[in-house]
Amino acid sequence: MSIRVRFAPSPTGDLHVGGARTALFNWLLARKHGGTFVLRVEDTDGARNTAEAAAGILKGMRWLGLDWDEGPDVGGDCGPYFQSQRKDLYDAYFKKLEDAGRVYAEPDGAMRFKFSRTAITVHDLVCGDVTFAPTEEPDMTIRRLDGSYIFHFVNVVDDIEMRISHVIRGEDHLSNTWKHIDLFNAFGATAPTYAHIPLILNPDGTKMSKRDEGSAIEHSYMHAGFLPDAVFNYLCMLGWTPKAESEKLSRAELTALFDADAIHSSNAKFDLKKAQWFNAQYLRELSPADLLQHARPFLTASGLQWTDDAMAAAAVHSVREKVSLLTELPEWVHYFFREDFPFEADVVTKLKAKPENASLLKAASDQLAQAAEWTEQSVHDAVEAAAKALSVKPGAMMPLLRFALSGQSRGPGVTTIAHLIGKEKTISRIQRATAEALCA
RNA sequence: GACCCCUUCGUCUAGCGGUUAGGACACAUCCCUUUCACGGAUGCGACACGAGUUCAAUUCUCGUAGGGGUCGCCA
Repeated sequence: MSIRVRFAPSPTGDLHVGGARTALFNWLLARKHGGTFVLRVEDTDGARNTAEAAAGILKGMRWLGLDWDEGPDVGGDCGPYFQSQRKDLYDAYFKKLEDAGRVYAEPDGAMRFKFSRTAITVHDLVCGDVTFAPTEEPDMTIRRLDGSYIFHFVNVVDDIEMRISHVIRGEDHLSNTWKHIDLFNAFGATAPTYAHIPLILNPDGTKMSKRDEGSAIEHSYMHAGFLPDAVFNYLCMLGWTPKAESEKLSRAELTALFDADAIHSSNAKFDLKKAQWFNAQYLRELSPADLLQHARPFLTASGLQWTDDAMAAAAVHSVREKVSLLTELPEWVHYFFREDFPFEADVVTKLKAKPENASLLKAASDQLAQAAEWTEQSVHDAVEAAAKALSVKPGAMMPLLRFALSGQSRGPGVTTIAHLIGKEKTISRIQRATAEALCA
């Protein structure tokens, strides 16, 4: 039997980390076994669903690289993939229940499913066998008076129709799974294999909701400067530990290692710091061109412009080990792109305290101006020569040059900055710094 | 209230009867270093509690406490 899994979000809001990880695990199971990953939009609640939310969820899925084999935009043999377009099918299944005498009407017309009221055991890959005693709950409503159907009903019908073999979903569904099995039984269908995964909690242990930090994929990750691979990797580590030496694993490795049986059964708290650590790891491995590609929207958003991509790529690449999020990049590289960068006040104060700094800078500038070629090595040699002539260490000159060239007291190597901006700008920036910041 | 799931360093976790209880993130210190980082080293730091089973429990069983979830004409 081929493996067919599905991710079935309800478009009531943005893609949430919990949902993203659910989708992720389903995707991993499908990819590992060469199965099919279905995306089904559960939009039966017209009052709460919006087209924007549906589009947002698809966008988030694509960003994370969770491609689906059947679903919106790609189609498939079991469509349509929006529940709002499957009413005829639901009516037909409802008729089956009606013929079997398993439904009855409420006074107002809503329809209820008559529970079997027998003990029902859920065979769960994560939680083991969980048996629910014959229920004393009221029979559940499956069709509203307006004729639309309720989640439990459509969810089961679609899982049957779409031949879903495994259902990996949040543990919040475990308590209702017996109702689904009761429905599968009523239809004479075999229930899929279940795997209820633990929930992702806030750092304080409370349930993570849409408003919480780190909850929305688009807002907290896409726009916050995360790389899809890093988020993908981090989310996997929440509730599952691959049998591997490192926690940093590629999609291919994660796919090969995936084992639904090994998913934990206890909830996990979200840790933004660790997510950022993963991001920093992935950021550093990017080639200059790839890094620039990811950084571009963040750079332009902060007003930086350039015409030379190679130079821009080299600039961001030079600070790749200093940031953990793409959003931090602009403040680290802005001076590569403009001549009117600000001089940080506290650095100015510090450097002004020593009057001799101005002459030191002048000496360095004169020496650099004489450089025949312009490489990191030649810049280094020029600074060293200037320092030697004045009997000071090169280390005394570097902070001054860094300040003159960037307005800051931290950043990539001074020689790297000088080399990248070129000789002309190096000299003019030193003049500007001397005139605007270091003059008495 | 009823039912269900869960419980190892601050966090994510390894462990599947006998371990100096291991790793990662975070934090601290040191080293490296023209800055900031990176990297390296070291340190800090946990088996919720109580019974039982056993020669031996973090590991098995039960109970207690705590956390989470479900009980909708939401999904």
